[in-house]
Amino acid sequence: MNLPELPEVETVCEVLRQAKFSAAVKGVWRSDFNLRIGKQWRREQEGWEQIRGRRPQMIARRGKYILWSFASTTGEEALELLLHLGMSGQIALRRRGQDKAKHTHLSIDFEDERRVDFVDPRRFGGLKVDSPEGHRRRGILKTLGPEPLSRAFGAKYLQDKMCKRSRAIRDTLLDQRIVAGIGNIYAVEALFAAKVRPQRPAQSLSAQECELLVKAIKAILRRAIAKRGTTFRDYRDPEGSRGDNQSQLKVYGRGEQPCRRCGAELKTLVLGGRSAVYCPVCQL
DNA sequence: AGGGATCCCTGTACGC
DNA sequence: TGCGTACAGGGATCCC
Repeated sequence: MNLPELPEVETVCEVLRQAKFSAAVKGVWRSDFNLRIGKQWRREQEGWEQIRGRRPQMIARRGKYILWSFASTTGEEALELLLHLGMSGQIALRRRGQDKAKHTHLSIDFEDERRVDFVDPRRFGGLKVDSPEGHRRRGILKTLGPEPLSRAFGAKYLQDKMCKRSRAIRDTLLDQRIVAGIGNIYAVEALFAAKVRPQRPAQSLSAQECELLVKAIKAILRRAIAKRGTTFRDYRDPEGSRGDNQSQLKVYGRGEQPCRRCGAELKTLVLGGRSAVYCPVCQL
């Protein structure tokens, strides 16, 4: 279990940026395994050869997706590598010739002897190459909701989205069409901070609760980014370093333990097949 | 359009 | 020790 959410993906991007890749791509290797299946990813099998000879440029994040652009040296349109870490995906910085870890699915060799590997045991991750325009116009990215740290994600927006929904608030926070980048860890942590129970129907939240929840989400994500992500079990950044945010977790993974705010026993419940932990006293 | 179920996949934990 | 099994969980897709 790796559980990369927005702060972890942002940290991965930041480490890749700091690594300052600029040498051209010498070669690309792709495993024979399918990663994420679906219409949106169908063209994934193609395009890897087109990366060869190109120079790596900007690295961006959108929700839990990583976007890495590769410029042509002969004037063609830029190509963009779209990458999702899924449940168990990791990026690893290596040197050319270094052994590939088990479950490596993509390996990019650069002219400066460095190599970037994508490793994903469970294969819930996804890889695709397309033009930047293609990624934004055709599927995947265009269905994503606003970035939770952007101004577009405010109390009014959340309230507007929640007021017609009967689903549990925790599940709506996991819906990437509503807001992009939140997973189970930060959803339950934000709900604890906002004092809202995860099973509450989304439409039952008051305007004040929506405001508290938005503020909690932003604060929790910002802190987690500053701490370079949460290493609950396996998460590592591309250099193999752990995150430091796990000490900040108040409820995730703490079911049946005492609430850090009031001492009551935290409860675990299962919503839509995914566990949610909350404090029956602090959260209404 | 919203919501629920289903499927994808392997490492880990646990019972016997 | 080794084997079988339940479980975890993001997101695409399908169906109502």
